[in-house]
Amino acid sequence: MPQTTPDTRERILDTAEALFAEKGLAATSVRDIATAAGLTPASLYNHFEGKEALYAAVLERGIRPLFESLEEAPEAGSDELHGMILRHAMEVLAARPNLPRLIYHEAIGGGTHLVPLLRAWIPPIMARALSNLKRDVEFPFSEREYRHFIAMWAQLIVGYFAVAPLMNEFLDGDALAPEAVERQTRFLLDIAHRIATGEPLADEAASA
Amino acid sequence: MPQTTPDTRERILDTAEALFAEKGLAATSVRDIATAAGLTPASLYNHFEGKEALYAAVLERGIRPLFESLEEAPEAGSDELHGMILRHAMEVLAARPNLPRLIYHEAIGGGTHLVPLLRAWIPPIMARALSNLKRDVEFPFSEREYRHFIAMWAQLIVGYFAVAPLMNEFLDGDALAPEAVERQTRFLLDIAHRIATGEPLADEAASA
Amino acid sequence: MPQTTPDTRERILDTAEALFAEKGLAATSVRDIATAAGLTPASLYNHFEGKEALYAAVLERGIRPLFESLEEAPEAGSDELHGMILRHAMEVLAARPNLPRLIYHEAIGGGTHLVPLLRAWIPPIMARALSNLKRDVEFPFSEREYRHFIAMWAQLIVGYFAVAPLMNEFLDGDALAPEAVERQTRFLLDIAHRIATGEPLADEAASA
Amino acid sequence: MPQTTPDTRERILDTAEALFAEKGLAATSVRDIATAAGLTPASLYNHFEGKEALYAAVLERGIRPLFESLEEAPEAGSDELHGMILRHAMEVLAARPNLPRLIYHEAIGGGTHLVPLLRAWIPPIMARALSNLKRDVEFPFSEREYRHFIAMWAQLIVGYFAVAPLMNEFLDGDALAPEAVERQTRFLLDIAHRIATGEPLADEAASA
DNA sequence: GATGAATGAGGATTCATTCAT
DNA sequence: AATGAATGAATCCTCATTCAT
Repeated sequence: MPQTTPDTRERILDTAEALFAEKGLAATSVRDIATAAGLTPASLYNHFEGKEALYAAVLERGIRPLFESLEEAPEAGSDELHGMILRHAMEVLAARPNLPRLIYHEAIGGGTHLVPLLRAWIPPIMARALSNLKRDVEFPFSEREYRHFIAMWAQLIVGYFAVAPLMNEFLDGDALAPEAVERQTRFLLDIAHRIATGEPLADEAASA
Repeated sequence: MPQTTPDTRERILDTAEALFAEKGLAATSVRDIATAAGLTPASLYNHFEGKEALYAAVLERGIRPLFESLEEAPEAGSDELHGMILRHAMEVLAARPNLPRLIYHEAIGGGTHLVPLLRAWIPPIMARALSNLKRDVEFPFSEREYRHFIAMWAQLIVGYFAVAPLMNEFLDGDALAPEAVERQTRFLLDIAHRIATGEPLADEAASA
Repeated sequence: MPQTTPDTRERILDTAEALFAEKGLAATSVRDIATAAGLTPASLYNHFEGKEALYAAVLERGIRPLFESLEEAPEAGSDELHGMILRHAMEVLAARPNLPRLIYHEAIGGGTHLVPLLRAWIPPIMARALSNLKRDVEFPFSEREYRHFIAMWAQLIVGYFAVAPLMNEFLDGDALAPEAVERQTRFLLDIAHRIATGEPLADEAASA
Repeated sequence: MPQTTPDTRERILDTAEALFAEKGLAATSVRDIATAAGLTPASLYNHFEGKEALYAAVLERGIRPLFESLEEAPEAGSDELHGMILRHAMEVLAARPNLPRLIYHEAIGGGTHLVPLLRAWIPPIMARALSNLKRDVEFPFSEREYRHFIAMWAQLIVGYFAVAPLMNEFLDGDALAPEAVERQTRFLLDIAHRIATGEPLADEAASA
């Protein structure tokens, strides 16, 4: 009777995602989530086994499409294509700004919940990225350095959204505003191009 | 009197810093801290007004010397000097790896406690960095782009330590181990050099 | 329709009897019973009005045939016949070992649910037993002592099954195993005979 | 400030003992205990780690002196002395009528908490009792039968108090009333005497 | 300074039960 | 007859904090 919404489970996941992203697992109470989803705490337990299970489901639901969309990225890799991947990633994350914060909450602690999920996704992506990079990027990186290289991009892309409130202080304005995101995207494309070629990116190339 | 440790207050701050860094404010209980410091929760209240006050003290004690030691970095700025600043920052943070995590915990959640502190420090540092960069870096960045540039370096340096547990998955080894930190330092120096000059860094330049 | 089992109601009663006997009313949840019976808690309410009603039904269903089968015991009473009654009782209880535990759970707690049921059965049985005993047992017991005498046998017979888990510690083996039950039966027959005659029971008399 | 009573811990144990004895572990709530002891539930946790620990402490505190007082019983064993032990046991239990119920609550379930305690006490007592009996009782019991014999007496003595509400129905009056207890004691002494000698107990032997 | 004991508020979770489907 | 979803009440327990000693 209470809600016309058919899918309560999805509503709970949405609510929980937002709260977990903002405050982390420990600081978010089941009551907060339930209430925000228009439910009694007791009712929430009809949909999830408990707080931890809900958290795991939120993480899983968020991470899977994130990596799936990365997997869909074009196979081969000229400098231009790398740019497309970067832009793609920025767009995906800008559309789901909770994910970076969820990931970073986990990352700072031991990542108990996240690491198992990542273990399934990172190695293949890493492998493909490494093989692409080795083919395309024209400087001699050791295997180890390539790993630092990829980690750097992960940091720059995901981290930008995760620590947006801190970014505000540096950028002097709302880092999540579309213009700021676009500016950051172009900036990163430029940096990538400079690293690869030593030349700044031509203006028209950046505006995809 | 029971403890040989000279200053109980300092011991509490140390303990709290480690726990807050690992688990965040909400997930760390006063009892956890007190017990780990060899005290009763009640005793802790002889030294701090409460949990929030303790947290604020931890932040203050950590952030102030962090920025002070960053200020000590050499003033002027050839490319070489920028390298020295970067290396200096890496060393300072490697010595106090809790701070990046504290900062990032705050940053993700909105930074209620942190931002006021940072507001005092970031602008002057930003100003100096901007003036240095504008003088030295030989590509035409707008003011805004310079800000993104500095934010990028803050992210790469602070973020590396903050998300070290997740870095492990990418780097395949302990990201906080001295060799890994040194590798990351050299890697960043190389990247900085490539961005500035388009050329990789000569090997001898990277070593300490 | 989904189950081959003919009567769901009966299945619930069986399950509930076992669980109530093991853990008592309070410690047994409706969910436990329903799940163990292959149902949803909600479904259980199609068969019983609630937990208390189910408990009452279990008690009623267990107690009635118990006393009925005790009533079937031979009427008259030489010493031999008393032995037959005792053996009969042991066999009846060994076949439904949940009942003694149900009864004792109730008995310890005050017997709110049980006593009303017993009030209907005990007095007539008591009366018959008293009249039999007075006729047969050859020592002068007062009415009151006869009552203690009967209570003693009730205790020894019903109690043996009720506290079987503890009996294990005394008897050094599974008190509910058929051999142990048979041993206890013979032991009680011997005791009864000794009390009545002062002589041990001849061996052949004890065997079935 | 709230209570002048110095020993809150003891007060909690008393309260808990009464409630656990009446309703069992599951049916007794921490709130019930705390409130009845004049405390907040939270305060109770300053004295006991949790409900289970409190329960264990109640059991331990109750069982230990029970067995200790049994151990103090006179060593040697004429028929008269057995009677003294029996009378002693009845007096001890009549004075602490919660213990039998606690024990039986445990006994009916698996005795998870009780059995470990009993394992430490029963074997030596059993050994001593066996050696006494073998010396004194003049009928040939096998080791196994002796065990049944001892278990029988444990049942008759402890069980009488444990299932007192049920006894009421048989004895037609309050089974815990001093006169009823005294009557049961004499009755058991008589039974013991009859089993051992074939003769009823002389009246004066039963008193005192 | 340190602590044992007390507590109100709130934490997650379970419970028996209801009701629309 | 069966069930998924909802819920108020109660479960055990933890939390930050206070205060007399």
